[in-house]
Amino acid sequence: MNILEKITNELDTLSKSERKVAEVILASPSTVIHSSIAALAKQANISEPTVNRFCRRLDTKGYPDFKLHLAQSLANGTPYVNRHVDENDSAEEYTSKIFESTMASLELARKSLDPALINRSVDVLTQANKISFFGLGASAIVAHDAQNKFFRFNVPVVYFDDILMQRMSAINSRQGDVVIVISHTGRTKSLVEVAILAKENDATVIGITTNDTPLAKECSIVLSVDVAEDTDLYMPMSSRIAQLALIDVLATGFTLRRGSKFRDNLKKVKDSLRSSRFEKKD
Amino acid sequence: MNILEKITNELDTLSKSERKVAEVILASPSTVIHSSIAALAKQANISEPTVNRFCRRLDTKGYPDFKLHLAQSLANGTPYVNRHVDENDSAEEYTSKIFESTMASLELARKSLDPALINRSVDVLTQANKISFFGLGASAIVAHDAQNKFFRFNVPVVYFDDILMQRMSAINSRQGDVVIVISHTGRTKSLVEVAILAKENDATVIGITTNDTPLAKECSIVLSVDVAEDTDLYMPMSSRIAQLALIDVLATGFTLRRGSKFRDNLKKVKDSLRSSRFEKKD
DNA sequence: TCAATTATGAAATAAAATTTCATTTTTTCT
DNA sequence: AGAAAAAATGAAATTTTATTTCATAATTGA
Repeated sequence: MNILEKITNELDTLSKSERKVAEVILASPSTVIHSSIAALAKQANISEPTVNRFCRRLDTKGYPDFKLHLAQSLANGTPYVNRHVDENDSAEEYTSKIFESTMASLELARKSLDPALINRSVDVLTQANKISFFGLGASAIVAHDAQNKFFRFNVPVVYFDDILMQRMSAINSRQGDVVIVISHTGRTKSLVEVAILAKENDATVIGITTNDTPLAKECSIVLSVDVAEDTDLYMPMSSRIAQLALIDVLATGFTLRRGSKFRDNLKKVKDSLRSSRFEKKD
Repeated sequence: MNILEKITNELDTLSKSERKVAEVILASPSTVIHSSIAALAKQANISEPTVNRFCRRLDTKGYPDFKLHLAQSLANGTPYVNRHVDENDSAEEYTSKIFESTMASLELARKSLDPALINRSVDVLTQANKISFFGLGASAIVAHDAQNKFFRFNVPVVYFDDILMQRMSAINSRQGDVVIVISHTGRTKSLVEVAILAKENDATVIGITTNDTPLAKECSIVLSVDVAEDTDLYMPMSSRIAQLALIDVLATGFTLRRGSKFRDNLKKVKDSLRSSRFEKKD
């Protein structure tokens, strides 16, 4: 817990002298982390042992330990908490808020992912005869990106952001094919139907979606990507970024599974782009 | 700056004994913040003054001050250091590494963005007659996503990931049009040409790219998105995510500039999707 | 009011960090 | 290669900082 909050909370359980210490600290915590116990005592007009007792009352081992806690509380100056953009925010403010929210979502997403399921997904993908990525709206972009990545691996991979094409493709799928269905809400009817069709045709269906949704129920493997509640207000924002990070994870898992020779091949794909670029002069 | 990164960076400027200290710290930073200088010296099999010199070389005032810095670096839960994925990483390990790298890149990108330029870009966008987003490869996805967002604002917006379409569109642009060109490297020849064409036809060209690149030189406004060097190894990863976050920022700036009535309209767009979804039973 | 409890600080002690300086190791130059 | 110079290192001394002890003062409750 943040020690500054703790000080505030326990303010009334403290003795008179200890409270003086607390006040000095709260007034300027950043000064305190660079002060010795003697300096702080003098500042608060009390003795050094009192400072020490104050520290122990806050469940720290002593003054140096207290300073450590204090330093940590201050480090979280910008905690990656979801902060709402406000009507009157400056460019700097809303920029910071959006980046921080995005980072917070990534943190959350990472925690919600089950490595065992990622492992199984990578298994399935490396053995696939054909890989299809389906998404609509913002998730279409994720599917598109996934195709862009997996295409480099020299495996048959398609992506569709069109309902009819998705349906046709799903109907034509067979054992050994992997269909990855992407939807944050997991409630888009036509995508759920596509998942069902693919499953009926013996494809392995991996869902990049939220747990316990209609879509999740139809998938062989569900890679659940939780993101903070309040970010995607009018437009999908954090969710698609977390999904993209997951695509990176799957692609990385894929290359690792395929071994080092395979990675040489990737380098070739990358090098093949060189002539289309202006040289970098270092 | 994160002191753990700093240690990693300066590892080769350190002496042999100092490096031993560094290794012990990097191996278990959370242990170190509770160790005395004597304990750490013993752990690293070197003398106390060496630890002290190590601390000073990292521009801290001494060991206690160093510990303070270390504590702050650790405060953010996970040190957002760029960690390379390793051949033998488990699914859990590479997942963590990728998410952390992505977060680190977002942090970096945020710092590299100039709010004044964002503000100007939003200005220009809100007054645009037509907005075009151009990108190729991984940046095409970003352009696609941008279209998906700006389309909701009921402004004429197009996106092209095809060189010829981009050229034709650029040639047809005129005063009052805004062309957003997206390229991480800023060295893709055909995109640079498109930027030149658009500029010659009096469009305002906003570049989402790296500073001091051929593309950047041709843009009216450069939104420079720095990301960590070593993440995008064989495929674009962090760069495109940072770009997407920037698109979110621009879109948010746009809606804020347009006022609250405008945001009601966004809600309508969102609500219009409802019938295509399965109901959420709360 | 006065014993009991609690709070406080002076001084002593202990712990930790830093400095000094002699020794060792490494580098540079001939 | 070998000597001189420079840099690195650690033992010991010193200084700084934190903690404990204990006597005194303030506060509380009957």
